[in-house]
Amino acid sequence: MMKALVNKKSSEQASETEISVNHQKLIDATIETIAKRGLADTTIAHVAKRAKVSQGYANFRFNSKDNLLISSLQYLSDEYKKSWQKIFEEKNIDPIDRIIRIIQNDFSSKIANRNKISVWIAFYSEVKFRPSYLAICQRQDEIYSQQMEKLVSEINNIANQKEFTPKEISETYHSMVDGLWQRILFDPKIYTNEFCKNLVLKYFKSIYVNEDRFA
Amino acid sequence: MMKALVNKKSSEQASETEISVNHQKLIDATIETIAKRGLADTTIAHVAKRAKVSQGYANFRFNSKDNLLISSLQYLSDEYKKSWQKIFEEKNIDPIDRIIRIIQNDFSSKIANRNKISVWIAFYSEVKFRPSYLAICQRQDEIYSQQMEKLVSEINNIANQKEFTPKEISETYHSMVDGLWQRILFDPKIYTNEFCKNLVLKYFKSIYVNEDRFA
DNA sequence: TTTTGTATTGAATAATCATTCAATTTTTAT
DNA sequence: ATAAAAATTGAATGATTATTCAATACAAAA
Repeated sequence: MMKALVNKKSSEQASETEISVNHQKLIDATIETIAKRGLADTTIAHVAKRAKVSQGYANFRFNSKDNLLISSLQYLSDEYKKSWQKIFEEKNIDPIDRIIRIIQNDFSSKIANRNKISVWIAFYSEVKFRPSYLAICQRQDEIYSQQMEKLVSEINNIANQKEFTPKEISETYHSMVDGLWQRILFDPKIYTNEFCKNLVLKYFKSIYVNEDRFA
Repeated sequence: MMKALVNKKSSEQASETEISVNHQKLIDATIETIAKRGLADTTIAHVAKRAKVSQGYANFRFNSKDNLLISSLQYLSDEYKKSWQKIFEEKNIDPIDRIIRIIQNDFSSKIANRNKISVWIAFYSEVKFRPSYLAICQRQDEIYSQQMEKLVSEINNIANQKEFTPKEISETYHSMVDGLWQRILFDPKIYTNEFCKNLVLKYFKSIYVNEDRFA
């Protein structure tokens, strides 16, 4: 009966396109469902309905619910990674401006909104019991931390800051971001993205006292 | 058949004691089960087995699984609260020493261990969908923040620190602790309790530059 | 058009689980 | 000791859900 099918590309290498359409529709629907109902209450049936495919298909397409969840986490992780990778790769930009852009990104509404955060935390909460979740989260973390430390050491050189090692600054920053994201989820009235961003900027200002771009 | 029953108190106001025994056994078992298997995989049957009562009883005793979970979160919350409340109530102690004790408490092995943290995060992850979880977490937070701000303002007076408001310091501290707890869960090899505690102490040292007790 | 292969459906299956409750054991009062 | 009350059991129930798969719709090839 009624099918809303996407027009096909020519042919030969059959598809990559409309395969991806359903693939992506399901991943999006999964993330949306987790955001709306929580991981505990996310069923294949809910996801399939939201993605407008049959329940059987959703399972068939990803082999298992577990695999669908892993793919969704991977997608979320990649999406976040792209956003900061872009900033780290920008050319001709002062390290302090770069780190400010990183901070802005971490508290942009695209990244730090209650839906995304709730999905992250849902996966975090299972990390201890699902090695595959842990692996995805750790891989992300590692690269981010590495680039962050490099950036901070550039700043340390310029600003002639000796008190803190780049690792320490990177670690505290990262922890603060995670903690603030959690707080955005709990109490978005108080913890607006602006509020959180400014808190972090002030933290940097306390480290680099002579630098007023953090103000 | 075999029962390991606890000797009773005399009588009249029937019990409060042995009622509490089963009550507490079930709450302990719930927390342990969540720590070992994750919230998603915590069933009444698992909890009952661990508490050495029948499955039917576990449900009967708390009326519902949901209620058992809420009671367990409340217990966890109270336990944590007691630990810091004690420090805030200590007499004849210098505010800086007091805050150091608070930090030590937040990274003591009794509080910041992987089991407890995983249970906290499990509940956090559902906060958006369960008003009762949120209420418990928020109440905790509010009192803690309030006392913390008061303590910080005492320190600010002594240390003559103007850059940061007590609220800002309290917020960043709290976020950092939450973030670091998360990291202890992810990678306990790197994020030892010592490591985390020292990171936070260093943060305070950067705020109160002239105070060397934070070193 | 007809045939063939692929994508998709949706109903059936089997497993898991919270909850119920009649039956049993244990405790308390007489 | 006996009866009444309370606590506790564990098997049955019904709801939910991931997964399977035979049937169908669709697209491409002949």
